[in-house]
Amino acid sequence: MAERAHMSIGEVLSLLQQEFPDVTISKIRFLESQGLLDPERTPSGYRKFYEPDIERLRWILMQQRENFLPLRVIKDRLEGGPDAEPLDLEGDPSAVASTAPAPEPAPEPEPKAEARPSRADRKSQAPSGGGALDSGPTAISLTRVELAASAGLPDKIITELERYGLITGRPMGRDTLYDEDALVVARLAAGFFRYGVEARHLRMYKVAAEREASFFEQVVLPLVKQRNPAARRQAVDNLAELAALGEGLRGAMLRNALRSYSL
Amino acid sequence: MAERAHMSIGEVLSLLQQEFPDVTISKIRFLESQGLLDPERTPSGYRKFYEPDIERLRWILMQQRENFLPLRVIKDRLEGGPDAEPLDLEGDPSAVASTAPAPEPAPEPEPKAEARPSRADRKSQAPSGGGALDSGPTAISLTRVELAASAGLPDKIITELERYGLITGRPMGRDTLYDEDALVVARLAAGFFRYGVEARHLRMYKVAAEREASFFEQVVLPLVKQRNPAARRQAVDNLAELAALGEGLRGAMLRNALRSYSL
DNA sequence: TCTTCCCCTCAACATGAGGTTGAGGGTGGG
DNA sequence: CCCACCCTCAACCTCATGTTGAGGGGAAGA
Repeated sequence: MAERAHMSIGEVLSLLQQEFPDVTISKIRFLESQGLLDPERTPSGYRKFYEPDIERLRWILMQQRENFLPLRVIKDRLEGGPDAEPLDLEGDPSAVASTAPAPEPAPEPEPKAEARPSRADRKSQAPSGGGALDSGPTAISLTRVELAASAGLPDKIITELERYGLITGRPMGRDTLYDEDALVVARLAAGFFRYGVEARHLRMYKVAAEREASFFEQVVLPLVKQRNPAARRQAVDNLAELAALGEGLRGAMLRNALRSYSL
Repeated sequence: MAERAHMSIGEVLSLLQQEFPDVTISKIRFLESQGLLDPERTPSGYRKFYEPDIERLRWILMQQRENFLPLRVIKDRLEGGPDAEPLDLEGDPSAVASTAPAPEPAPEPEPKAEARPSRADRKSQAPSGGGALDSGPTAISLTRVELAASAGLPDKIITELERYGLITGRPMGRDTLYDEDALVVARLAAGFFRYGVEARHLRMYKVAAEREASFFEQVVLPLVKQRNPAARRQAVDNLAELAALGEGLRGAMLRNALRSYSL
């Protein structure tokens, strides 16, 4: 008895239904009618799906779900391989003045304010180690004015950043002190500002980080629950690794997403 | 008459019509009705479009034309949408990921004001897949089985990852081929799995990256608009820098968020 | 002012993508 | 030979994405 290597449409359905809950028989047939599939047939007309057909179907469903591609486009991509860029012949006669700054490799913002406590020599560049999680929170502390100066940003902007919760100072005595991370954030923000980005746009990073952090926390929760110090150290280590993994994943996903924007 | 900085809907129309021949007044109004735009109004109710509104509109039209995104999705990406996905015990997905080497963090104690490094030259070394946005069409391609083997994961898991859109292959001939990023992602995912994380939990990275990418794309849009190659290269460079800044910011925010979990 | 565009809203209509449903009828294995 | 499964085909449905038109107000030059 020859291993029947193909499946009926109903079998395909139940195979894929977990992965794609909204697939139906009629949808599969519809996809064929649109030329996206072309399964063999038995003499009596039943569709025979082999592995490649199933892969193809899976891919189609995925493009629909993940990339929202219209069937027409999916079909083109299945046939014509990589995109055949449709050329557009258009002039661009009007050089529109854009507000966006088109930043050059801008010169580093000059560090005004010499009067800065340059204590705290640092090193913290654990490459993809994900930034020392365990380093004391306050290797350095700066007043608001010092922070502004070190970041090369006007005081007002610092206030903005604080308003959106991107940096947080601790009130100490009569002024507020900021730690190293605040400085890091301020400088990074300065980088963004050169592109015309505003503080409020950066809030997404905070929200995202909070979610990511609480996700990580769930993961290491079992360790944290044991109160013993070894487990605790282990938890910190794990968090560092998770952070690094997350960094890598974010990078890969970001590259992928940017690539699809036809650059 | 004080330099009117805004345009009427009709002026916007004629501005964009070359670039997007099928834009119409009613379409613009429709986009507003769907919440994708929200121009100011004059006291008498006329819409006032400023430069950012126009950029936003342009971006929307581009996403429609180039990436076929539904308006709902465009809207979500513009504003950090509700990417639902009920969680069972994990934090709700949607985080931007990346712990960063914090580019240039140090409060440099010296006077050497030099141009900043602009972009790290990391090659993809470990699973921590670093940067190259402009690296050509992926140098490697693996079959599904090879991918599984290289990542040290069962084939089934690859399917899972694919199911959540974390990796994507292209069907070629009888099997599907995967690029280098797929391998990177698979390895990183393997790292997560060791902590008991499941594929579906990683979806948040994808969603977040898409949002971040579309944010970056808007920032760089003025450059992309000019069709000339120098501007294009500049755009790619800028994207790389933005990605690096984002990485740093994600790292800083993540550290901060984790610290608050009293570790 | 008057005239002529341009703009506003709101509701009804249009169109196409992406399927679904049902009638009517074969297929096949227990 | 029965019942679950499969087939086709046409009609129908829903949703996204706009379009059109009626009815009416604002802006600006002659």
